[in-house]
Amino acid sequence: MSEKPAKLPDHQRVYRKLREMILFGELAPGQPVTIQGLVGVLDVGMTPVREAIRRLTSEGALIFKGNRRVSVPQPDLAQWNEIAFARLSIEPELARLATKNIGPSDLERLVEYDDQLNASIDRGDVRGYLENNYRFHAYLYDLAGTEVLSSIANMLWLRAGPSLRVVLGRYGTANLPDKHAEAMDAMRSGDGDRVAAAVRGDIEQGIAQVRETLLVEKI
Amino acid sequence: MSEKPAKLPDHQRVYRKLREMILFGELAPGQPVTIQGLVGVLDVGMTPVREAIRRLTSEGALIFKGNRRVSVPQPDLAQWNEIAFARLSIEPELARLATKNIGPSDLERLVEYDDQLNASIDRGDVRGYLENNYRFHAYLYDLAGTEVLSSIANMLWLRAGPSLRVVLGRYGTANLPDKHAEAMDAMRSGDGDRVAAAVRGDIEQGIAQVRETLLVEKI
DNA sequence: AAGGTATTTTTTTGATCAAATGTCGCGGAT
DNA sequence: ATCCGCGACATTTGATCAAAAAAATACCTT
Repeated sequence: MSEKPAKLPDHQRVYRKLREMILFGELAPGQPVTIQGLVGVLDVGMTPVREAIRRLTSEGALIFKGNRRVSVPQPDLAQWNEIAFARLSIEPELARLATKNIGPSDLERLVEYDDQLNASIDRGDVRGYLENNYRFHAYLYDLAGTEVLSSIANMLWLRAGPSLRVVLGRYGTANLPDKHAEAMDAMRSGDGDRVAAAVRGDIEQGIAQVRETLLVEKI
Repeated sequence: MSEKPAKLPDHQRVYRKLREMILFGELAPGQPVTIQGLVGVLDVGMTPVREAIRRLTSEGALIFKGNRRVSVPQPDLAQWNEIAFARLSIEPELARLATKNIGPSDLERLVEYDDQLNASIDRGDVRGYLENNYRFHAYLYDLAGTEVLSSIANMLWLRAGPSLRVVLGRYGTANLPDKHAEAMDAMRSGDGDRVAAAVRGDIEQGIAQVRETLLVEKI
């Protein structure tokens, strides 16, 4: 009880932990999630676990499977298109709004995330790629200072994460044209529209990759 | 214990109950919500109440106030504009998608809701207006068969509900041009674009009403 | 007699509660 | 105005009960 200066309620810790597990593919689509299983793994009572699961469920990161079981959802093509539509409606706008709030230190931070992202790609490290890609976008959207839109975007990332993980894990992180560089270039000139466009391109790229896979098989 | 054929877990019952209370203005913006208070009112243990509150919180229908207290949020103008942007991005599209799935019995149902809505207006019954307006939209969006987009729309309604309630409660339900009639007319001819446009107009109307109030004062 | 199906038993998991614990805020005393 | 203690409330746990899945057993059909 000495290495944790931050005192956070258990249910929040569990929520964040689970959230990351989903976001970065530690839980595969279709995989069942049980309360008592997590109680064993995370070493907390069941109430905090219950709450975390409930919360994730209401965010669409988990779904009720049949009669009281929850699992990581497995979007089909139609659902993936919904996610795509929503993301493309919200995220470029977030990027545009964020642009005017980007300070030098923020840009530095974004560059750092992007560097780590590229390092992950070179290493073929899918988890690292997903993590840094998420950080990049999350940090940017956060700068928009828009609570409502950001929470929607976060929800959508939770839904998109597992599928992305599967596809990238299979086909590797290579051949991903780097739209982040373009976005950051536009940030430097404060051109919100261009930032939005770059982000849109970035998103479309990931979406297309999953979509092509879904056209052929269930993942 | 015989008049309840449906056996629903407590936490879901509580969730729905609370949800309705927020959606239809039984809880005013800014009003604090305590676990133990609800335990007394709803006659259940605190675990189900906790979960319901947690769920609503993650949907933005409630917010953490200060240090561990939750209350009904009170959007300022900036947040209201976010809600507006998101709703206008999502809901017309939902309406468009729904159009091709509307059968005769569905249309009948929508007409019924709209009739009750108009009756509520004539009666000056704000709660009834909100309830039937919600039913109308929810039923329509449900026909789109799009789980992801519908859940976002629901989230947004939860955020918009309390503010709408305040404004309508103050200025009455009069002078609301009926965009529903136009929407239903378009449905009959199967014109998705026109349905979408009508719904957009309907939403814009409600949004504007709140926005004008927020320009002047905090509600 | 073998295979598969129905039935029961066992085990796993979820739902709820009541009590123990800790924390924060408020109000009175200095 | 500041400090301290009281009370209200949130948080967490562990126990208990209920429900469902999984496993084991028995039964029937061919």
